[in-house]
Amino acid sequence: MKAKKILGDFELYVMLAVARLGDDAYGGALRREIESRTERSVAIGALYSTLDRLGDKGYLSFRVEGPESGRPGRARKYCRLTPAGAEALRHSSEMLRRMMEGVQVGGEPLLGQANQ
Amino acid sequence: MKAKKILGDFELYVMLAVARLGDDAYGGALRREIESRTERSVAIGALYSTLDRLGDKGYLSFRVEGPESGRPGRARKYCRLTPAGAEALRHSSEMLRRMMEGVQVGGEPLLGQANQ
DNA sequence: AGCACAAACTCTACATTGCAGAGTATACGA
DNA sequence: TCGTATACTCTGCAATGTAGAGTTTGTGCT
Repeated sequence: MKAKKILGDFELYVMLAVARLGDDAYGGALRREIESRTERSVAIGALYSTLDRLGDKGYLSFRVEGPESGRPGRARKYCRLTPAGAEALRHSSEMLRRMMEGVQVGGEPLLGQANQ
Repeated sequence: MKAKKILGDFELYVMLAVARLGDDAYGGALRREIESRTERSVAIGALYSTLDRLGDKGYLSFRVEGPESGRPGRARKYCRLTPAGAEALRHSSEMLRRMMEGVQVGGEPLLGQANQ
């Protein structure tokens, strides 16, 4: 069994948020994105240490950009998916889709009828 | 932010496999199910310690059933979702669906066109 | 009965990932 | 220059995931 590494649950959330936000993906925005879409609270430390780890794995790259407009505060560290990151994200999502596909819980399909 | 706890990645895989296998969900079958659907190898210890932890959280219940047919070996420990487990599974899946919905990676939608 | 074999679970140790919050840096505006 | 807002860093610890050797228990053969 070959066993490509699979993203942890929070790592996956972060990668998805980065993919969705595109050029606006930096700490605070990622946090708000995850908190608003899910009912999950995002600890500040969890977020940044996960970003670092994803960077170490080569899944994310960063560019630091000083306060552009009249915004207060220090520079933002924007991030984006690397090709390896995009691949890892696709792979994790696909494995998950395969596992969820057709599963029923208490007679109800787990995913909406549109999904498989 | 309320923050219901979310299942870890491997926990989610196990719960999904239990839901799918229904009355045939025991260690070996779960392992084969996960390994065959994904390309992820499942360590024996990972599986059983995860099952235990899910039991501790009240998400799974167990029944031990001695070798029924002419099968060799010791008794199997079958497991099934409790109501709390079913709820946790639905919740984790739904949060994931919300995060994945509409996300594009490299111009391609992450999920097939049928999905959202 | 005694033994090899197979299936299945248990146990222990450790690695990775996630959580929490205090701390530091930097910029704006009064 | 001081208070406030934004944003990232750091450190310690908790939870989850990995790995594989070990034990239990039944079958079937001799």
